[in-house]
Amino acid sequence: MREDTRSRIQEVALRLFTEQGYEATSLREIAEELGVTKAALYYHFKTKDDIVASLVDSRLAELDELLEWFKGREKTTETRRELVERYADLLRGTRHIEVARFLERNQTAMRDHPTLIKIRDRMMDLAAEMSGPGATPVERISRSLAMFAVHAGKWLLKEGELSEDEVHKAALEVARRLLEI
Amino acid sequence: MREDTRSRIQEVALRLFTEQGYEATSLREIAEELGVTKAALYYHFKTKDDIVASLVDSRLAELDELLEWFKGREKTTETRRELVERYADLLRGTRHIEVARFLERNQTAMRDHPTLIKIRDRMMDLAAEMSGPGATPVERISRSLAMFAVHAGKWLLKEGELSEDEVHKAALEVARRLLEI
DNA sequence: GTCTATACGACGATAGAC
DNA sequence: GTCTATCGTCGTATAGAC
Repeated sequence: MREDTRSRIQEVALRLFTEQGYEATSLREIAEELGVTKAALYYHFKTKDDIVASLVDSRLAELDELLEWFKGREKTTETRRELVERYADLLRGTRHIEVARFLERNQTAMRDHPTLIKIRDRMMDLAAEMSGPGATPVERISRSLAMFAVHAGKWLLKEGELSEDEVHKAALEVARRLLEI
Repeated sequence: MREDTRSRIQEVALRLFTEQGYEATSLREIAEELGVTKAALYYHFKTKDDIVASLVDSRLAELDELLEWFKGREKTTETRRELVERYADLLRGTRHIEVARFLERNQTAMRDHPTLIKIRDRMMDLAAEMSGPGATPVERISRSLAMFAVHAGKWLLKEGELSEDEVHKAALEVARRLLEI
């Protein structure tokens, strides 16, 4: 019994960090919800940041994989579109949508977190890789914005206005057009 | 002498909040840089949040004005473009660029701040006002993204790659094309 | 190996003296 | 208008019970 305390901490922490923000969520809050003390958390994780690290590591691995795949391909409108579609699929993966949402909402609080910095670097690398050295500023911004459109759909529109599937399809369509500029 | 302590607090606080983040900046840090104690800050401002409120109030007023102007106009590609251009000009205003940058970087920390909530509402209202009830999801997302493109240029591109003016012009061009979808 | 009890310095905030 | 002193809570750390 209670051998899965570690994963229960991850689950509760991710939910509270996303709902209330990382800094606004205290370890006491997490511990109380689980019926243990703060100190128990420190047995399973070195620091508060370490709980985050355990959550975001898999997302970094996926981005590494995506970047590696794209580097080996020709850069055409077609492959750029495929990249954005793969990225969108990644965001819709079973567990990682919650992690992505947490990262979106806690960029500032996490700005010195090593894994977060790496994730941000991979995103920049992907954007840079889409445009060679000869690309115009308009092309660079359009292509970067195309990747971003997949994220943006979620919080640019009022809630309940459209279904999640409608937003997803429409955001991909906007991204596709941005890549054709 | 030192009758302008209030504005000096605002100046130092805005800089540190933007550079290090709101929660990562302590009142002790601000006070020490000014050569006073924490308690002195509490004479000029009720709370830490109150320092922020004094900074962002003028930006809310400008957004209110912009929304009011747009409401009274016909909704065409031409007026939507003019809206985005006015918004971009607003961002380039002498003092408000620093405040806009602070707000960009501290969304999560400020999520319960009354003025911040109002600013976010005005942005949503502007996005909604650009598309009537008959607009398609693709049109809605494109137009929202057009406003966002003006912000995005700054942190989508690697630093030093392009001048601030080049980024500004290219972002506006991308926005213009998004409005023509 | 899993957790509790207890304590540390720094934080935002307040009360009251000068 | 600015100070000292103090409050409760925070993240963090360790000693030791089971």
